[in-house]
Amino acid sequence: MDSVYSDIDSNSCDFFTHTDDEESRRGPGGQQKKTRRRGRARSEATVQVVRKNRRMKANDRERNRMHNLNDALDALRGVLPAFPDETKLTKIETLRFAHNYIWALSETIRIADLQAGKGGGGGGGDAPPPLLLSAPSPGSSWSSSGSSSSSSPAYSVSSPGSPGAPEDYSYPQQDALFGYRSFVTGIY
DNA sequence: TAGGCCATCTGGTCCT
DNA sequence: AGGACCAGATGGCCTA
Repeated sequence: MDSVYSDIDSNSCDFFTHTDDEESRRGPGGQQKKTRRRGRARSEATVQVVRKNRRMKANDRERNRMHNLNDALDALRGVLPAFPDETKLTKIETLRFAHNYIWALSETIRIADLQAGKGGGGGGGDAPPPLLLSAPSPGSSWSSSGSSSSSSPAYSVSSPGSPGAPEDYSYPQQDALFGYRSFVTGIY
């Protein structure tokens, strides 16, 4: 545990001010003495510099990697329905919302297929499929235990075949929010 | 002020 | 060997 701090003290604190001093100190050409080069004999300072450079490069890559991840998350936010309050979804909210949203869309398709097969151009066949944006119903239990890797979300939803309330098919009214974000993302 | 969210650093592990 | 990925730690910022 303490290794982190000892390393930070000795290394990372001067990460931002590090200017390869040790390397430049050697002067251009690095021709000091005619020391015989014994294979892989590196001075302590050189080892430190190499280690620092490697760390800095790794930090840079890690930063870029996280930026890419955030860009992808932003792109995902872009294709998800906007929230009424226009506040940016957090990372976990975005992922859960996307999960619910995909599930709701697939349910919509499934129901539409069901109705198309059943009606066959009959009376109610022209009704558009319901917009199931509110996948997890407020009363449903959302399990955040991560056991949602099954084919459907872990929470129990009101049966798509017999929707409980008409508001299940539309955006909830803002004043009716007990928390629209939590409602949609499943975070309570 | 506590708690949530986030960015960053860091060391370890796995992969190419 | 070097890069990608991951998880833990830490500090900053913001909000209730």
